Amino acid sequence: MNGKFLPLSHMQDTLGRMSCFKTWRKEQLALLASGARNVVVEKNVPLVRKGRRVDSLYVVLSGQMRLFIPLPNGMERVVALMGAGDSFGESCLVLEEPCPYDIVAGKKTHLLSIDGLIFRQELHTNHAYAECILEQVCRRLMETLRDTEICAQRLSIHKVATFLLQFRTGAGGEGFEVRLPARKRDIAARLGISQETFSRTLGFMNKQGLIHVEGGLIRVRDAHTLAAINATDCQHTPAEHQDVS
Amino acid sequence: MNGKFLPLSHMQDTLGRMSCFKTWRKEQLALLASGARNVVVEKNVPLVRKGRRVDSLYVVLSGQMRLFIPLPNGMERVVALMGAGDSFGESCLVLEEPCPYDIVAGKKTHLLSIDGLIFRQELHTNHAYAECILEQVCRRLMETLRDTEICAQRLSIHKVATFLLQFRTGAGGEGFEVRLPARKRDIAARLGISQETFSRTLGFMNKQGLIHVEGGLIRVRDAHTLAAINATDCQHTPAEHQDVS
DNA sequence: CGTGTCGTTGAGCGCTTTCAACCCTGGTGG
DNA sequence: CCACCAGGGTTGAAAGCGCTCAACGACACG
Repeated sequence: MNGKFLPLSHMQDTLGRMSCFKTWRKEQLALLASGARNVVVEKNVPLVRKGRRVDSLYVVLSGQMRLFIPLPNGMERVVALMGAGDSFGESCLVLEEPCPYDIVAGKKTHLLSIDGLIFRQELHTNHAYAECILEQVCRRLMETLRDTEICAQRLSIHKVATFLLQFRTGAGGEGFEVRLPARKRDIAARLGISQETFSRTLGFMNKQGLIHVEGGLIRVRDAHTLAAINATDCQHTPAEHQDVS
Repeated sequence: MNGKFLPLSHMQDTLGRMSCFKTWRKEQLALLASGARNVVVEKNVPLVRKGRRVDSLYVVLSGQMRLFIPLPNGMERVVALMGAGDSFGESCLVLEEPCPYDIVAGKKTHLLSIDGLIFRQELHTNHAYAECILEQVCRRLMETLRDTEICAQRLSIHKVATFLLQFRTGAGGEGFEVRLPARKRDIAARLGISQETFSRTLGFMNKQGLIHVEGGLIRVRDAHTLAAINATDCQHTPAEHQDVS
């Protein structure tokens, strides 16, 4: 976790491009940037551990951070994957509560670290900023609830189907493409299944003609057919997951 | 869902007692109350269905509302249980997104329904209110993440242990009491297990001397022993759940 | 005393996990 | 140029935990 100071102008540029800071005046950005540090986290290095205090707001410049809950058996339950432009730490700072998950770099990642005191002060002063953060936290809540819905499914097919349907473009039954936003093992951990089961389920759906798997790119043939899977009470022979015809 | 108009003064009193409205001036409360309706929902009657628009903010006066995600097999994944003084609908109104869960009355429930437009307007005008709602949404997010942690556990005994430890008073290893906030089947649905498994797991922990079950009242003997359960890699014989010595 | 709700207990099945080996790709250095 | 290695992903076989369905018991209520 190397702290390095970069030119303020560059930071202001970076921040100015983010939705939450679009409406900010120049002097506000300067104030914010004055409390910001540039942080580099190497792959698999933890930034914050579960239960520890969070002292600042983080913005991802490049790379990917993995937010996950560590499980007793050494596995992880991935809560979120943060890419360039995403920020995290807001809710912990607002409530002054310890971090409910581990935060580790999935690969070498550049972050902007904004001092928590300045964040809270700005929240209290700048109404537009508060509204923006409120929206952001609401979005995080909705995402978490979508994950909850996925993980609540009991069959892995239902989980994967629900997961894929999140990327559906139109409301119709057309096909669409999904590029997995992370390693398959991390996606599996987000769905609450093992990577083996994820691989098997994808293979099964592929064999059934529901989807076409090509590495990290998945083409869904028909959205309706996929949606019908978790609506109906599972007509397919369950054992087919492992059996090879 | 009967709409009935009550005296404004009574509503103002009710609202004034809630934390979010403590700082409000009288005329603000009057404005809010003018857009509020008193709603009664009978037991097992749905208020909002998953995917439908939410048009107002709801405050529970008495009774209990159950927020849950319906599952393919007819089961429910309980997301939250709202009692007197709780409010819900904020995040949907802020984002203008459809409701991500079903909302049904667990028993006959009295609600205050505050018009969504007035809510949003007040949010945009009243900075203190926006801050308060932000805190509330952050708390909801944290609660949801705690539920995520529980449901991520693989073994039911880990789920129940983690659930019970949420009610721990001190950080030490003393015992403490837990009064279940709802029917056992709803608690089970919140933990992501069937009511049968919940019953069996409680019975198992009872027999082991870890806890003492007395209807909806659970006495935890020692917090440390309970915490040690999901830390260690499950030394107890798994079959003991069902076997009776 | 019948009825409905809630909770408990029992037996069997099945999906997922676990552990294992194997394949594939990309990077590296001799 | 090729052998070697590491990381990620796939496939196989066995075992376990929770679900399902069913019956029973406790309790409140009319």
